[in-house]
Amino acid sequence: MLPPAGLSFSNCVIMKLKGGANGIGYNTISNNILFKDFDQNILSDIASNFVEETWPAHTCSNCSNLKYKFHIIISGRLKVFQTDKETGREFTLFLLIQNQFFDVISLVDNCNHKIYYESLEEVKMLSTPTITMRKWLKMYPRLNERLLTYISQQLLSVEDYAVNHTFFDIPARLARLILKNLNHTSQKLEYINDLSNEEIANLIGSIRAIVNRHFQDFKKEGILKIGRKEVEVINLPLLLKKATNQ
Amino acid sequence: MLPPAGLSFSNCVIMKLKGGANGIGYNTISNNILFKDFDQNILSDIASNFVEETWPAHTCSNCSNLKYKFHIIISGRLKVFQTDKETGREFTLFLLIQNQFFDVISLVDNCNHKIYYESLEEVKMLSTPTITMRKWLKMYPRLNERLLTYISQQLLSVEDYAVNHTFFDIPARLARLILKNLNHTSQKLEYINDLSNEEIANLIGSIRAIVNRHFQDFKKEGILKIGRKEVEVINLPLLLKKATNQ
DNA sequence: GGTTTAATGCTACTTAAGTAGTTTTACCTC
DNA sequence: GAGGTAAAACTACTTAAGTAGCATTAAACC
Repeated sequence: MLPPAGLSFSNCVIMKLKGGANGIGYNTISNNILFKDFDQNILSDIASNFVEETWPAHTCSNCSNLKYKFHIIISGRLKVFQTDKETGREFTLFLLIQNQFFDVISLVDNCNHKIYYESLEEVKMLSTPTITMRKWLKMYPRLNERLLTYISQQLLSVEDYAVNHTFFDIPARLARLILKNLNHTSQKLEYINDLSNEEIANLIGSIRAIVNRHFQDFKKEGILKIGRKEVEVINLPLLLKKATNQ
Repeated sequence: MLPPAGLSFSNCVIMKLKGGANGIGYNTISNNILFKDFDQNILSDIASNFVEETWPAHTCSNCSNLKYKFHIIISGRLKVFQTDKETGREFTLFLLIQNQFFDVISLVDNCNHKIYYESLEEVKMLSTPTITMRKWLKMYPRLNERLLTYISQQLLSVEDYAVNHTFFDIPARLARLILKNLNHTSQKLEYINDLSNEEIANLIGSIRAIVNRHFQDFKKEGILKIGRKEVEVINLPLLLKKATNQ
């Protein structure tokens, strides 16, 4: 949801980090895939250049507010999405969670990434200026290597979106989304279990009404048990069949 | 087109490069964005580790044949695509040309990229083992930086596909493809001007019959002049309007 | 120049996504 | 427990993508 419907970016709280090797900043940095196994004093220096930000639930922002900063998520889910101004439809590209970061593209010179952000609940994150991050990329070359790994996974993920939207109908895309987020022990969804039909639709590039229609079909066919904001898989083989257009 | 329809990979010719600072290998390497401004003796050493490959027109291959090699295109167009086994439909992700390279993803550890390749005409390229390329990435850290730039552009391009396929109908996607490849001086298409309706369809995630239907519409509306494997824009403002679903 | 092949053009039909609404249900708050 | 709200469920309708098949045209090749 874009402003004015959502809360505006100005509601965010930005705080200086407390120093020392046990603060939340140092812990987040030292556990992050980017900075893992850096020397302790380098980590302290890096951590001291980050500040902590808190976005209340449903805070919206976009690239023009954020392109001069680099962020690492501490907690909460951040929706990264595109919108179609004509129809107001949204398409969710990523749901970022703990230890993930954004925006990698804007770290790269001459790459302009037009994109929107919304916190699904309260989101805490660390941020540092893009120029600082770029300086570190020069100082510590292995950072490039790790960014490369991260961005490669993003590329594969987006490629998967493009392919799914080209080859598969909505029931198949819905089935694939469920399978991708299924905890095979509990038979329930992870990360996306509490999302509304609307947000599910955004994840597969459709709309609420259509997602609901197919949820009802899946229910009638005995594939899913559906509660309010809760999905459970009853018949996995049938769901797998749906995932490939029968 | 996948084998057996196309020619198989085994028809390719692989040749050792002639040494010296003026061979096609050295020239290609030294002009490539990856190795630009490397020392001349390093460039010679790097070039000596590449071999030249020639793929006849319509040679097909896939990731399992190629994942242990890294390639740089010298000439010709290489289609990079996904297929749906059920329907036989194709979706073209990239048309690689001179100085572009593949596959960046498979350079990254633990990333498996399932993808197909087909040469649209005779394609000449340089290739070197993936492990050699990985060794250079360790030796020359700036290579990571340049790969990061390249892969970021690929990410933006694929993101654009996903968004287009979600928000826009076929006429709009067709219009956007034309606009993206339009030479504004000649009013004609570049790179894709000689493609069949079938290949155009693969580029926008549709099928031949539908592309042709909308080409006919565009013709009737005075937007395009269409010859056999040739497209010319007559009414640019109307085409721009089409590109956003009117 | 005649034959083969591939690309394009066209028609009728089917199917599913999307649109626009209303109704029902569950949840939250007072 | 009543009232308000937001999500989910349902219905009828419209539109466009895709399917299937055939006709026509242009290019390629003996």
